[in-house]
Amino acid sequence: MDVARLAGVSQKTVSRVFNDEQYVSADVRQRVLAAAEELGYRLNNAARALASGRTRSIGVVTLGTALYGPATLLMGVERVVRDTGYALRVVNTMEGDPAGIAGAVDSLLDQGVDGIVISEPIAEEGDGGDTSARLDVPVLVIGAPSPVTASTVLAAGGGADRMARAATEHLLELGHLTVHHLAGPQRWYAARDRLAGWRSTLAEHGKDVPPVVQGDWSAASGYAAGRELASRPEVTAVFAANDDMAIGLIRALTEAGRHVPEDVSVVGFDDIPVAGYVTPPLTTIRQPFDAVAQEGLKRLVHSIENPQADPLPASDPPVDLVVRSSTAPPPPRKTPGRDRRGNSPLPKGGSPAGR
Amino acid sequence: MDVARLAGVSQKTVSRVFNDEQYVSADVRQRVLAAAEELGYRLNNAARALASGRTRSIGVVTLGTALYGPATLLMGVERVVRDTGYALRVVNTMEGDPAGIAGAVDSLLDQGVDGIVISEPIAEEGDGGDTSARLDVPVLVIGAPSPVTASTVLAAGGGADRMARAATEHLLELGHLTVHHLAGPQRWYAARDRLAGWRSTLAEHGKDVPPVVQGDWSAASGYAAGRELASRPEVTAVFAANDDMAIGLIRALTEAGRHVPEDVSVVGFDDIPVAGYVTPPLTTIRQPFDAVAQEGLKRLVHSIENPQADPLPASDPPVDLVVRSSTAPPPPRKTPGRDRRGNSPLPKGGSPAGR
DNA sequence: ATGAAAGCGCTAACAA
DNA sequence: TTGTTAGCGCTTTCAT
Repeated sequence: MDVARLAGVSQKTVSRVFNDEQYVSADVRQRVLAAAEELGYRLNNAARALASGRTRSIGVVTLGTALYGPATLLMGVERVVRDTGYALRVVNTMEGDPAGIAGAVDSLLDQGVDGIVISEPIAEEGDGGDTSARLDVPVLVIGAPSPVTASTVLAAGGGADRMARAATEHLLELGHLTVHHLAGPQRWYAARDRLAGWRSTLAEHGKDVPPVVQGDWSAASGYAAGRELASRPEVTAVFAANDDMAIGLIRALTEAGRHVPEDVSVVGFDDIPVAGYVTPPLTTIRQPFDAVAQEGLKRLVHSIENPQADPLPASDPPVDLVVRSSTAPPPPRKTPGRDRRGNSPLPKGGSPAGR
Repeated sequence: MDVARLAGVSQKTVSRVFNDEQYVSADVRQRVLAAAEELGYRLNNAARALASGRTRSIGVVTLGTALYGPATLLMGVERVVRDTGYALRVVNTMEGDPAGIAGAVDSLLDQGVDGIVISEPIAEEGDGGDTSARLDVPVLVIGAPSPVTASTVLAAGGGADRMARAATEHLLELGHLTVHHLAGPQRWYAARDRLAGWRSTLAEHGKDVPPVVQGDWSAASGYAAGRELASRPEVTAVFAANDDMAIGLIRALTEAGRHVPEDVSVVGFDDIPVAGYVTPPLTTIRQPFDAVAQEGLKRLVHSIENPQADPLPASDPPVDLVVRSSTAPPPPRKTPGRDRRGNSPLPKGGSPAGR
């Protein structure tokens, strides 16, 4: 090593300096640093990984979409990863990807990572569960049961059912007889959890559980669902599994002459950045993506660095219902001789509570 | 190497098989593959990188935000990177990050990458230009002039000015006397380009160039700008630098009693997924993120693998104006004795042209 | 078409 | 506090 020669020390000492190990005199450290600076030296990561058996990087498997949830989660993960001193490798799974999550995990393993984050996985075709052979790196699964078998599997980002419950109860408390649900694609565990939370809440309150309408997360699918729901006069409250669908839904309802929230209340999910500014401003459930990413990664890194120790426990994320103007009490029942519109106490869409 | 022993060949032959080199008999290849399978062998990437000097990975520097543009671009990049056989390393720069882009690039270099993509950089504090010492890996800069000095610098995703021109001209053709601009933060080159395109278009058409209103990409900032613009009766057309701001803007105008598009026309930028479903459906410029990512990466990979050859040329992305219902001719000038509302040929907000 | 030897740049395990 | 010796698992170069 040139740096060692220039500084007049051994190679190992250079290594010590760059790894912030103890037992290096300030004097030597100075000389090494100076020599390195002069030579424009930087640690070779490949050699380091080869010799140490650790890559100091974490791999993330995401869906290859720019959906708000997964994208936000990814950013959150990156932010934390860097703070922990790890590097980030990213691989997408696209829906319909033949190799699927297993392939993505495999490619990460090929690249060499010390831990893996699987963000919002979806159930796969040959849904055997055991995706990859038992992994020997810890895995953090965000928002779903584990699709892999690994020595250490951590879960994070649960609580979708509780959030769905909050949305449903909000609508019920407003006086709606029941709540319809515009669900996300059921291959997504996130969609299943929201559906389950909605269904059980309705059941517990002794309400009808109306048939579920399916969307694919897109505003277009919400619009399609809205055209259908608009034709059913008994629909007065809908809980959509994400904000995009909620917006499409509202559009369709509005075009069909059913006003939101006067005739139909709508609750979304996610609190996308524009949720507070669409017309009407959307009541929705805010997801704590950053907190989830942060806590999950803290736990993952702990498991990487303390393979023997028990994994850190997960905590339940808070439920955050953001009430805006897309929800209101149901319209007065149509009874003969009473005007159906214009006399219900509507929240006036004031200044939106955006953030 | 165990695999070599099991297959009864040399280590080098195993290497040949796994690198798809020629001069390996089918027979030997079979045996090696079988042995590898049996042992659950996988190429060690660190060793490979160390020996070959190439990491087969590409680093991406993104802004640490979940903004639609950067997020979509990142997804597009990942998609292409995998196809090209490279792995992806990701680093964020957050606004206000002291190390900034230079720090991010540096960390990527530490990790070892064969090429770097800088996505939508912003101008930095000590804006000297030369961020990092001259890089010896090729760099692809998306959506801005190069903030680095490298042996090979590629640019992609230009044309924002032409897109801004299309937006502005659309409004002018509708009959508006001039067009206001709700700009993005000027540290972003993307925001500067849109502003420049708008300004030059107005100038060329001999129109007034009204004062620019600044936002920060968020719907909240669009809302704030909208409250201000709503009070100025001469404002009949606004070109917003992104869709989120456009939505916030429309919200504010609507609350102030200025109807969109009857009183004020608004054009956005990006075509976010919900753009076709908000009220009114947003006229906007669709950005070809996927195409930009794909072409840019193809060129970057070419430069990585053919260091001597000339870089591949860039092509201009198409301009894609999506006309929906947030734009219309200006309201009739207020002349005495003529009703100001209700007789202009408004496009009825029909089925939104979403996608 | 296959193999042998050397070495990429670092860290591990020990010595001194 | 510092140095020595191996060796991580691959590719390279040169033979065969």
